[in-house]
Amino acid sequence: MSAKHEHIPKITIARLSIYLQVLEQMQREGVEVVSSGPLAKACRANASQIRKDLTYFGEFGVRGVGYNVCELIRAVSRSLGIDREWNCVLIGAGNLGKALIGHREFERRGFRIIGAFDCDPFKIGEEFAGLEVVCTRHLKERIQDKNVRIGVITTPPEHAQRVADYLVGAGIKGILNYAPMRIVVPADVTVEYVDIFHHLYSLAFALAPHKS
Amino acid sequence: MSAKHEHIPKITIARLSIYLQVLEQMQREGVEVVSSGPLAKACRANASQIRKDLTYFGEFGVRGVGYNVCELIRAVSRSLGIDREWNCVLIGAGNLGKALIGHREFERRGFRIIGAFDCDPFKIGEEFAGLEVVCTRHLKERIQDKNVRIGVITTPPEHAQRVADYLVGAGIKGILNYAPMRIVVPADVTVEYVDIFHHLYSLAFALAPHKS
DNA sequence: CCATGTGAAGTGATTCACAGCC
DNA sequence: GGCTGTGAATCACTTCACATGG
Repeated sequence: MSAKHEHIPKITIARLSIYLQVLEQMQREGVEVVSSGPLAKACRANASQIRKDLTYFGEFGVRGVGYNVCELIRAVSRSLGIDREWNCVLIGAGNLGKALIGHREFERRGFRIIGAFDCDPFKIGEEFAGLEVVCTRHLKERIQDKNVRIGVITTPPEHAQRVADYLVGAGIKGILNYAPMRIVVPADVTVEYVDIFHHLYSLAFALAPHKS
Repeated sequence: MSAKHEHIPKITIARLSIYLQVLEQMQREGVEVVSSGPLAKACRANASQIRKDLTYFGEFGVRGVGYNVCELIRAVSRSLGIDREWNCVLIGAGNLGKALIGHREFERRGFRIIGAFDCDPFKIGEEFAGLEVVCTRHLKERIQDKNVRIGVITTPPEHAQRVADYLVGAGIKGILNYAPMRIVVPADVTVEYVDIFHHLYSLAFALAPHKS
């Protein structure tokens, strides 16, 4: 079904996340059908852009009518690959790690954190949201045969590379890196960097007086 | 000093955040001077791109030598507008809000959360990291004369618009919206949306088998 | 001599405009 | 009639290539 193989721009994926957010909001409000115009207005985007983004993955609309909200949510979810469960492990049980483990919304979205690891002896054995923190050394054995595809790094930057090596060694193919540190991984492993300050920086830039 | 007024692309701002992260890492490692080539490699970017991004804001390098790491960090920080303190308020003292209030790193970066608000009577009066949760109704009076420029929304989506209206009414010009909901604000107010799932979606997309 | 800063060339995304279809 | 899906035209960003200057 999805993805004609003509290279989909990263920014299209970013926008799909926005469309999904807005569509879910519309669904909650009881909207059944929406056309690209009003959807674009709600997303503060351009209608043709939405139509083009969607046609990367298929034809989901009805000419003269628009898109069925529920169907489009399902189609976009399938296009993004979030119409299934993804098992994850998290390494680094600090403040951020604990907050993520406790954030049940991830589970609701199909991202199940099934293991928490840390190398700090004071944290090993602690329990958060029903998950015991295990020594990072045991990562590989603990996730064997569990179909874990995603690793989340929430360690300090100086441990990020070592942790990434552990994850790669354990067969992980996708890494979500919250550590403020670029990491090196083999070409078949995807890394997404989360910079929790980026949006604050953008705001500061927008608000700062540059009129020197 | 900063910003020749020739429209700076949003994506340049995003990249500056990355450069800053990598430069700070280099600084921790004791690197004193770096040229655009090695910096680009560390950022997984293109050297001319870095040079062009930087020249939007000034000339920070020395021909034949490169960039002084400390000076460049200062220059980029000034360019982004994060070489100063930004007072913030946070509305929505749920899990996410509490995690942000407790995250002392924000303070270290100059983003000081000086007020926490919620409209849930069960949360009002609670205290996190030395900050008492106050009823949202008192937002305006509480932040008057405090030079608060940024508001952070961490409420459920259904309250986001109302909270945004409160913030705008209180004179806030920048909003960081963690709620999965688009909001409408006057043209002179900047909104940055944080979708905590976006990077997970990107990973899922990268890992999902589209070869149907 | 080496790396920056920068116009020019190239590439890729966005928007337009309309044919196709319900 | 109205809205989607899509080639064509436009616009914006990226990369190249080199003149400039320490």
